[in-house]
Formats: sequence, structure tokens, C-alpha cells
Amino acid sequence: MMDESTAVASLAALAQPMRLRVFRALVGAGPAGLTPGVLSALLDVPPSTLSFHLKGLARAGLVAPVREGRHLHYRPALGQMDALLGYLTDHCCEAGAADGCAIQPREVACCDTH
Amino acid sequence: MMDESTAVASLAALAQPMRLRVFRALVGAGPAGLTPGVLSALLDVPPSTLSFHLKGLARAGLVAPVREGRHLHYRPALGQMDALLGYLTDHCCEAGAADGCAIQPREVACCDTH
DNA sequence: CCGACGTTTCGACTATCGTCGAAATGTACG
DNA sequence: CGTACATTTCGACGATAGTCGAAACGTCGG
Repeated sequence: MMDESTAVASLAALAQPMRLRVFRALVGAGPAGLTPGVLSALLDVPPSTLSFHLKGLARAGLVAPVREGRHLHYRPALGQMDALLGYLTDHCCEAGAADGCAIQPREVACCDTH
Repeated sequence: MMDESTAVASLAALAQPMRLRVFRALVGAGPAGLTPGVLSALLDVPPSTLSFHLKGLARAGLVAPVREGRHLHYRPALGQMDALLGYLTDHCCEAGAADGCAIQPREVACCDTH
């Protein structure tokens, strides 16, 4: 179960255009992820700026770097994303929600943790 | 369908401890919401600071102020929250996700829009 | 009307974010 | 080894967020 400060950190990591694009690109690329070089070219952003944001996403636990031969791969952490969605749904309808809630909480599951 | 900048704005609105607490308190209070005065006492935060954050949440479309007699009520906008969850789930598994996705996108629905 | 109360605006301050080029670091290939 | 290339760190800068007290504003009850 995700706690508040972790949720805030994860939300903050995604609450920035460049970082959201980076994360979406990584998710879109599949479990293998992408290298900073490819991301830099793909999103047209200087390597240093990209590295800054990659570090932010990694600190929030939303991506993880993995050495792959001579290159480096950043892989999306779907499990963390799932946990975030779980936190959000759990706290969206919590208390007096007997009336308006269409589905029970935790029906949400984005991807398996792999 | 929510676009990127709206998603970023919504995420940013929730990516702050005080604002997340405010929003959770409003959701927990049900569709009627709460007044700034009650929230201020409940969360132990100065009225001016609270007003600042309430404005932020309102600008992101996550809460809406409604006059109720002599008082003011801030009501949670569950529809916007639902849209945000939809955006997040849609962009979590998008491309090469044929393998890992447990459920189909848009299964997520937090609350009816009321 | 007027006084009281609830709420917002204003002004000031500190802290952190986002950007980027230049330089440092590390990794593998020859 | 040493060279080439991929990636990160560093330093600097402007911009924006977050906090809060004091003051202004609006809305009602008497």
C-alpha cells in the first residue's frame, strides 16, 4: 500500500511535460525501455536536461536504469505506476462514496509488475 | 479525452502534500464538499495558505466553489479525477503492451460525474 | 445601514525547479 | 593502453512554488 509522501513524489515526477513525455515514451517502448541517447533524439532535448529528468523519474521509482552491453537502458516501472493508480482510486471515493462509486476500489490494475 | 497539458496540470495540482490532503478531505466529505473554514481547522493550516491551494485545485478543475447560504462550499470534481485516471491508464500500457496488461484500458472508473 | 464573520488578495520572503553548455566520468572496442 | 562515444555532473541563471500575516472584500443577521 502506497503512502502519501510516495504518492506525492510519484505525482510530482509525472507532473511535468518533459518527464511525462519521457515516461510515456518508455512505457510505449515496452519493458525493454530506451537509452538516454535514443530518448534525447526522440524528444529533441539536450542530454543534460534529459538526464536531469531521468534522475527525477528514477528517484520516484517510476523508471530504473539497467546496463545493456555498451548502452544504458531506462525501463519503466509498471509496478510503481500500478501502485499509484491504486492509491488514487482508493482515495477518490473513500468515505461517503456508497452512492456514486461504479466499481469497487482496486479493480484497477495497469500492468503486472513483471 | 484528456490531453497532455491538462493531465500535467491535474497531476501538478495533486503533487503537493497540502493540496493532496485538501482534495482527499473533500472527496472524503462527499459530494457536498466542505467550506474553507472547516478545512482550515481540519487540516490546521492558515486560511490564506489554504485559499492559495484551493485556487490551485480549482484552476486544475479538480474542485469547484459553490455558494451555500452564507457559506462557501468547495466540492470535489470527481469527473475530472476520473478523466485523469483514464489518461493515466490509457498511457501506461499503450504500445507494446499485448503481454503484460491484465485488464483492458478504460476499465477504470472512479466515480460517476454526478 | 452596520457590525461581525468567513474568505480572498496582497506583499514579502525563501526554497526549489527547469534549462542548458561545458567539463568530467565511465565503458567498450581496437 | 588509448581513443571514441555515451552518459552524468557541475555551475549558472531565470522562473515559479509555497508559506504566512496583514489588510481588503463580500455577505449576511440584527
